[in-house]
Amino acid sequence: MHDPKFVRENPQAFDAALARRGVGPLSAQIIEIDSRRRAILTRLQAAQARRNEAAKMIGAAKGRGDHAEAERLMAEVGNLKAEIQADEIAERQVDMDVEAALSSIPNLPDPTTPEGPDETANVEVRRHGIPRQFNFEPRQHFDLGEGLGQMDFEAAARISGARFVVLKGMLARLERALGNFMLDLHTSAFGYTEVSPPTLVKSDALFGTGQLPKFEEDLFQTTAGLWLIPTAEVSVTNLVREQVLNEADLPYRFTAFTPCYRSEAGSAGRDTRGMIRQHQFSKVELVSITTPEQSDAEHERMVHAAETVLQRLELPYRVMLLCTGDMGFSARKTYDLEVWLPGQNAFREISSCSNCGDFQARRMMARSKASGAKTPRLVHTLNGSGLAVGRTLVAVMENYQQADGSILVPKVLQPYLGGQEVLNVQP
RNA sequence: GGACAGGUGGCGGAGUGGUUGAACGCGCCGGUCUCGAAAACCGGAAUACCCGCAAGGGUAUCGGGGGUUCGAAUCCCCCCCUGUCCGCCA
Repeated sequence: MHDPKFVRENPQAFDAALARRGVGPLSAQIIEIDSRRRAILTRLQAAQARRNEAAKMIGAAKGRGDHAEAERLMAEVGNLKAEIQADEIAERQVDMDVEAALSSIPNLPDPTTPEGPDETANVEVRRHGIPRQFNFEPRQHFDLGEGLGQMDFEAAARISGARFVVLKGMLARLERALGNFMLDLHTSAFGYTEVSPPTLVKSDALFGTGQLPKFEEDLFQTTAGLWLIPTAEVSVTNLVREQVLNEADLPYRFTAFTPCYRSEAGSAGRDTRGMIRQHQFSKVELVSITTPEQSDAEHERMVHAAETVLQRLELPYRVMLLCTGDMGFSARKTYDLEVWLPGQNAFREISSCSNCGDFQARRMMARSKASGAKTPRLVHTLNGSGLAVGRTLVAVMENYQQADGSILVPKVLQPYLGGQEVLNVQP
């Protein structure tokens, strides 16, 4: 969400930044609605001031027993009532107009975010690890998983339909191991606090992080009106909504291992086989709450934390700086981590780390206050996957596969799998 | 789900129609004292928005939303949440 005052004072900068995202100029329209709102508000408040003054005089008159004067004033101020009520209605309407105009505009890109129309304009920042050479044709994860008898898409389809999977045996345990490994790493090496948040949330929470009102079609909503989270970013970032935090306590760093639910409404036909794109997947999320001064450094730190997961798993990856056209709604700067998948012979997104600046904070009313400061200010929020567990499982399987279809267990995961070094066909 | 009881400032807690934006206590900030600190004492301090170059002025906010009234933290209606008991239940 944008600050109407900022738009009013920097219309050309605002439109120029939007243009970098391929959005046409909107400042004139916003300023028009905002000035209409302020005009109504000024008029309403003047009427309320007159009414309050008269009401006080009535009280004083009654207090000294001057009923004639009280009657006279009451008749006089009675006329203000209709005027005030009409302006109150007008004000409510124009407030909604302002919110409608502002709530669907994406965040302004950071100056360091490259400009471009789509993912082809993303910039590769660095690579890590060398893809392994296979002396056989590497298979995709779903072939491997079905071959192991531990990945069942047909059973999932009978239960839940397309885009679900049932993991069994050691693959189910591997998913749990990955989640535990990531949580352990982030909490012990990077100072994140583990949280176990609700995965059903109110509309307000989704508005706060920017999924609503614009992206309703990507979400599952329950008949009770609650929504399934598409990412733990929603629950965890909203931990600080409507709070004034002590600035000395920042940054807050949270990590959570949760299921995520996405309708994948716009992706029919894409990644239809396998676990890459599911309605439900698990993910370890990283969320940081910082001061404006800290957020850029915290962003780099978060990417490093996510990269460390891949490094410890010894999976090759590259870091991409997303361009304006490929970046999410709430982000002003985003790094994606793309892991190498030998079965697909391609890099695939496995993490996305975004600095949202004060964009989400304004929607959530999340603020902080320094000990000497007079007024609170908006915090900065950052979120990143650390990592998408389902896709990490895919990456481990494809990168660690052997010619006979078995999977070697990465060293760091072996303690989580009872010391087991290989995943074989299970009876 | 049922029955009660509640939701007031950072926290605790007064306040049932007219200078109550809100007593009092704690906490917080500044100062005095001190070598320094503690204690004590003095003083300060809500948030958002609007008007204004500014000084300053104004409006709203006592869970949320409506309503009654010249005037609502106080009265009425709806909703949400919390606590206790009962029922149910992982």
